[in-house]
Amino acid sequence: MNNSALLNHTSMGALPADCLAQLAPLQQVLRYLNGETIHQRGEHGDGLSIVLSGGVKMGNYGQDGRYFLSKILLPGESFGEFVVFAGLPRTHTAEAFGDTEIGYIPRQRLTAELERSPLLAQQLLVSLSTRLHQSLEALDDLKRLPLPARIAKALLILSNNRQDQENQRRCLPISQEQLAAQLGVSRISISKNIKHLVALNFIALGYHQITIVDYNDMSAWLEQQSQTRQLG
Amino acid sequence: MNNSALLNHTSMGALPADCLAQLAPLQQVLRYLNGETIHQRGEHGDGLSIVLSGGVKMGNYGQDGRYFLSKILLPGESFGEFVVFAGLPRTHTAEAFGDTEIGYIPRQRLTAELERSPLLAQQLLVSLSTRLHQSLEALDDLKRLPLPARIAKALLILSNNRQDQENQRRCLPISQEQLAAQLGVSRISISKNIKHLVALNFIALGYHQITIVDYNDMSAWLEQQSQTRQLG
DNA sequence: CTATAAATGTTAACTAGTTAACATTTCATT
DNA sequence: AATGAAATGTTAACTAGTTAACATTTATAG
Repeated sequence: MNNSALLNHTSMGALPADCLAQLAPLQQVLRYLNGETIHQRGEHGDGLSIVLSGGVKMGNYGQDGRYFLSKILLPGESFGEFVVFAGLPRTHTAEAFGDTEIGYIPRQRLTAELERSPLLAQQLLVSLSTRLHQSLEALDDLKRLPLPARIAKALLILSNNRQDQENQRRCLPISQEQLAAQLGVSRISISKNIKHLVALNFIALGYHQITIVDYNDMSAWLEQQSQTRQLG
Repeated sequence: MNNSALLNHTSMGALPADCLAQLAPLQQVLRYLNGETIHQRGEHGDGLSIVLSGGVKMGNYGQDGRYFLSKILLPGESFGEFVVFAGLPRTHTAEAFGDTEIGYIPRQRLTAELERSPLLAQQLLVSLSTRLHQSLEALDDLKRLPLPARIAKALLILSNNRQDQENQRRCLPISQEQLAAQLGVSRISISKNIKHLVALNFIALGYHQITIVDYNDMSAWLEQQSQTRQLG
């Protein structure tokens, strides 16, 4: 458990404070120790979960045992929507990332509250559609962007989620190993491809640290890389 | 425009009939000719769109002009949720697949209706969470499943979306080229890897046609392939 | 200050995908 | 039956990733 860049972000897709307050009376609080399994891929559940404190590591293990990190959920973020609303099985195994408290709202209570509160429904729609957007983007990036661009994007997002956004230069306390896990590639690939970004003077490498030297330049470059061809 | 397997499915994630009926009075109908661009990736919009007739090809062009098909939306399916609810830009370029009618509901009208009708909100939540699930699964499959398994999954899904589900044997009128576009790989890779499935006696190949010889066996095999390792 | 752990750099051999090119098969039209 | 278009099979050269192995650098705990 380290205090990495992953910990300090305030995520898009999280539920707003008033929404959390509204849901608080409905939830039971479940506690997990660091590393404890919250649920496994493929299981069914019947409630909405909200991270109250700590974090939840969402990911899956391949047949060979290799781990693929999907996302680390932080306080204010929810999961299990499709389990509640569509009766679908868990897509990822969830493990506590640090000692963690989860607010668990059984389906019946949630749907009852939704009947009464259109605002709550709207906020859930915002959260869900934001996450659908992120997910579609990720899928698209995976197919269309070369690895250096995907690395750049990950770094920009990580830096956005931090407080020190005052200037161009931003320092991320993250190892290349962690970055590799996030992007689902090997550390060697990161090591090789991240040099492109260094050569372009966008970032500087350190020990367990990556510094974005020029945020705007890298953003502009990434924009260009992502550009779609115009249609006839 | 061909009457392929893609056309005959009834998609999970589509809005139910009563929901469509409820929305009908709110929408303006837009018409597009086959191949016409409906919107481009990156644009902003401010309404929810529903496919009324025809289809919508969602995909993007890479820098080299290569096309990546994401999904073909059929009547009853909606798009643009995250544009309406979260103000986010379009993730994919949309083109009419056959002559197509779209129901377009401006944001204000939609949110007003949502205030009044909790059921509508619920239905949208079901649709959105289903699609989030599909999207997360796709992302996961891409990383964790070998190509033969991904091909098998695509074929099983395509066959589920057809009417002739009476028996084990199911005939899909699809070319390997189309399959390749759907999975985002080359036709050569499909050709090579699909032989694994033939060797296992799950499918038989034809001209513009793939026959699932034993649905259950292939499902079971895929299940095994997808299996996650149990944690300590 | 030293020993150790964590992180990084780098090479080599391998794998799974890619494009390009061409032969063959199948179907539809005349 | 002949022709041409669409679909498929197959090879070869290439590319971008992989794992394994090992050297080096940096931080931290005694």
